[in-house]
Amino acid sequence: MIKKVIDNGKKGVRYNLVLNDRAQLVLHSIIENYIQSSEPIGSRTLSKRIGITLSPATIRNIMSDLAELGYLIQNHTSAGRVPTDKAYRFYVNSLAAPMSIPQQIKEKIAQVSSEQGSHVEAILAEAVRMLAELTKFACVVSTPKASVSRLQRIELIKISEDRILVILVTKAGVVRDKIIFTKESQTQEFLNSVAEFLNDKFKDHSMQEIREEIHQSMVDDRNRYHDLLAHAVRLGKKAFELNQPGEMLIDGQMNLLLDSHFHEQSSVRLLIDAFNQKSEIMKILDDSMKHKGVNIFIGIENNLKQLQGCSLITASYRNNQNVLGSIGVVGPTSMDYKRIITMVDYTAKILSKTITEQSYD
Amino acid sequence: MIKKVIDNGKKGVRYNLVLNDRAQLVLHSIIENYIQSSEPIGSRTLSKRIGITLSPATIRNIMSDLAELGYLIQNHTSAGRVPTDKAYRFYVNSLAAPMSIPQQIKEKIAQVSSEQGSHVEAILAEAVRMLAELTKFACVVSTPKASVSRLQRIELIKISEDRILVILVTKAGVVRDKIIFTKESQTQEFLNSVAEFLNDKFKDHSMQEIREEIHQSMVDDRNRYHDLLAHAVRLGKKAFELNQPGEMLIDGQMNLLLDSHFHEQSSVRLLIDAFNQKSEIMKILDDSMKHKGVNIFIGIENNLKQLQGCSLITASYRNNQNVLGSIGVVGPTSMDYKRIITMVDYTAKILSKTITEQSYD
DNA sequence: TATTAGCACTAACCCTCAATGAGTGCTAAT
DNA sequence: ATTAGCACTCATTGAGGGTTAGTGCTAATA
Repeated sequence: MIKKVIDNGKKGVRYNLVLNDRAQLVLHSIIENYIQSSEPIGSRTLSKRIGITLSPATIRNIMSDLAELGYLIQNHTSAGRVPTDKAYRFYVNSLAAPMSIPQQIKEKIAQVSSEQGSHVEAILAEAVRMLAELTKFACVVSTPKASVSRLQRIELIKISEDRILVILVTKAGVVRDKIIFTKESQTQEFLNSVAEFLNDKFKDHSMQEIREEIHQSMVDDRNRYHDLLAHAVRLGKKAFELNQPGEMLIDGQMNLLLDSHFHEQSSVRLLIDAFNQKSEIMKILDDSMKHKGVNIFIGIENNLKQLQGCSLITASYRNNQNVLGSIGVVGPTSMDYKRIITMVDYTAKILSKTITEQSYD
Repeated sequence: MIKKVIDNGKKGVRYNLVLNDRAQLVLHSIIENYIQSSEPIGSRTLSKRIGITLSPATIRNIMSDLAELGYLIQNHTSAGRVPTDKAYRFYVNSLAAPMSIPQQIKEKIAQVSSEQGSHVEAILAEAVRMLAELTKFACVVSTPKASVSRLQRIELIKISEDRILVILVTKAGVVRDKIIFTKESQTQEFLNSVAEFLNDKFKDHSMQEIREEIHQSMVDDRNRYHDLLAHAVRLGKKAFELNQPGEMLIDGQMNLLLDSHFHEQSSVRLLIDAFNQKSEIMKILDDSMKHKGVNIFIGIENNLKQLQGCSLITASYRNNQNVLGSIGVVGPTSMDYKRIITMVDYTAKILSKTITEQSYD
């Protein structure tokens, strides 16, 4: 019995003690049942379903203890007990090996890499879409940030007297374009020379480096008197200036609205708003890029308020060189963690593989 | 009374006769009330609310006739009558002048064009997002098809021994990129010459024309012996080959799910699926590009089954040269047509203006 | 002849009430 | 330490009844 264990300690620390095996088993069963059915299980049913023989009354005692320890919560006196975020955390921590993936799912995920000659964003869009379809939850993926990536090539295209279209291709396979304005009109030929110059000088440098080098050149007075150089530096500054914020792709928001867990609550609106704002969720994805493997945020563990009713599972993807971004699933805290974790993990791996193959290195 | 009118005709044609003024007024009132409140109106209430003095009994008679003519339908014996698609069609047709737009809304829509140096897809994304926010329904917009647009510039970028990144910039301001494969490896310098050649030859030609000219060149034997030319033609063929299908941007699908009209019905899922498939809705948008002004599809008038519970309002946008695409709103058949039509119309106009200004001509 | 008043009828809606059932908590027996 | 037994709680369900907004029909009326 847990009580025994608890009562051994001093009052101040009693709640930190570890659950004994039997209590763990009961908690485990309760959680798995709830994940499956979304309905609280009663002591009687559980007593029948659980492996070892335990009378309902005993189970009630254990459940009562678990509730006291913060693993279960009761909405109404006469209602069954439901796992708390703490319980899910316990559950997730106790999951040792990731579940093996059904061949069928493997094949489906493998489709992401099937289409030849797609560029990164297309691959990501495919991946996030597929993950949403498989999990039936909302999925997000952050696209590679330009700044960490290295330059493959820059092109300058004159589109009117005062506008130039800049196209940046990074080694990671991301194509970004934007328009910059100039005071003086330049010929396309001249722009070609400038682009050639920038390509020679900066190919394989990271965007961050390039910005610094350009900044250096600008302070350097000598360049002023060299026409091409001066222009190149000036245009280059503008071209590389905007730290393109990195995008985020979302799919399957609908799934949340159709999900019974969210259907009734008004919190979905907030959640949707959070998705639409993007920036906050981007931050979380960025953060989770720093950690290896799968990240799991359960309920209140999420720093973002709107996400505190959900769980978020993320994993980062990479090419040979860098960690590029991360992909994640947002679902109810009562999601099937085993399944979702496995899927996110596997998808991220396939994504890394595909993108590495398609990288321009 | 309608009956009078009806009874004048032969049995076979009686239902085609026009409603008299009073019946039209009643129908109009019923529809406007229903659009506002989403609740059927009773004869008593209507009698009080309607301009002219008519007793509830008279109104009941008229309503009964309108029901017989297919303008109203009764779900239950004791329930009020609800307008049919036919009624909305009548209503929309009777709307003469578009409603004037509140200054506030005008300003909001004008924001679409505010950001300098965005390219077309960004502008469209902005527009569809804003329209969804204003209407609180789902909005779609089709991006310009590359094929009708004329070439501004093509770039070829070597990204590995056997892959070339093709970037096409059209006069309409659309940037498209794709990867093509080659058997023989080429230097970037050579690709530059090829690109320059293609730019010289094809700038300002439409994609359609270019494809035809390339096809012509390939049949023409002479080119075989000219190395650059031969390569240019071969690469050009691949580069211009894929008729990039034109994308569709969607926003505000959520609004439909949150809308009370759809909330209960399972038909939303089908609708969402239709949005996800895109292709069918693209067809409709493409079709509606052919017609000038605002297109209105009410309920069963939609060819697409999944849309038959909704109404679709579209309008095309263009630059100086061509009609480029169309933007639309999907909402319940009981939407506020006056408002939505005006907004779609106005947004399309602003879109045309903005895109024309930003075109590269 | 067109309109209206009056009345019967319907069905949704809302409220209450009682029965049911799944669940807990507690205490005493094993 | 475990279990059996019992009292208690509360959500859910379904039946009954009153209320209300609506229709349809018929006869009176202008």
